[in-house]
Amino acid sequence: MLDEKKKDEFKAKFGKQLGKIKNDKKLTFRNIAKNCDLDSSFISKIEKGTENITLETILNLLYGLNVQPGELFDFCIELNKDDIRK
Amino acid sequence: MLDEKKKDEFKAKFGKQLGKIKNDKKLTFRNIAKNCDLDSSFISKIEKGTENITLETILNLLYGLNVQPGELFDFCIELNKDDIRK
DNA sequence: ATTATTGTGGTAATATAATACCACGTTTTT
DNA sequence: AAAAACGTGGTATTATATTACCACAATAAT
Repeated sequence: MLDEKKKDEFKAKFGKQLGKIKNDKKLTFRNIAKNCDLDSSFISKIEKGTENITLETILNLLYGLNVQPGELFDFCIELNKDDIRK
Repeated sequence: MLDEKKKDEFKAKFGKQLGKIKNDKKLTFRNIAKNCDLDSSFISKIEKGTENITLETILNLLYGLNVQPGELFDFCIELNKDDIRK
């Protein structure tokens, strides 16, 4: 149901959104890192879309970026059109 | 900077949001599970807030719930008021 | 022209997430 | 009243996320 491609796409979109916020706020990786106890190179990899991070790390990012969850996840994915649900 | 309490709160809020969507759509755990290749007991634990899930599992949930990322993360956290940033 | 900062890839060790079960008491349906 | 479906806690194994580094080329600031 969920192939590697879709997973990779999701991580890539998440990373892209992270990068967008980072650039909008004129932050650097080391800058964010200082505010959320994460290694800057790790954040760089997240932005690249190569990491499958957890909720706790997401929370760290929210603090580092100073944004709400909805802001970091403000992007769309493809959902099954044939999947009927209310 | 991020203590266990804040992490637990975040997971709890996420679980609550999952539960809200599940109830709104009148879905069951086994129901969601069938649509996203996850074990129903695992989803139950996520709703309880005891699991630190990854982006890939989040994607599974999005498919299982048939919602967009922003919908699942439509809740607020406390951010540092003294943390000045643009 | 020098210095400082930035993004980035690599890595080894440790911690922990994911998976796939079972079992059971409690509703809900039939 | 019987059967089916539900939420839920437990668990052992396997896979992988996290952490904390280093190093370096490219860019920006002094």
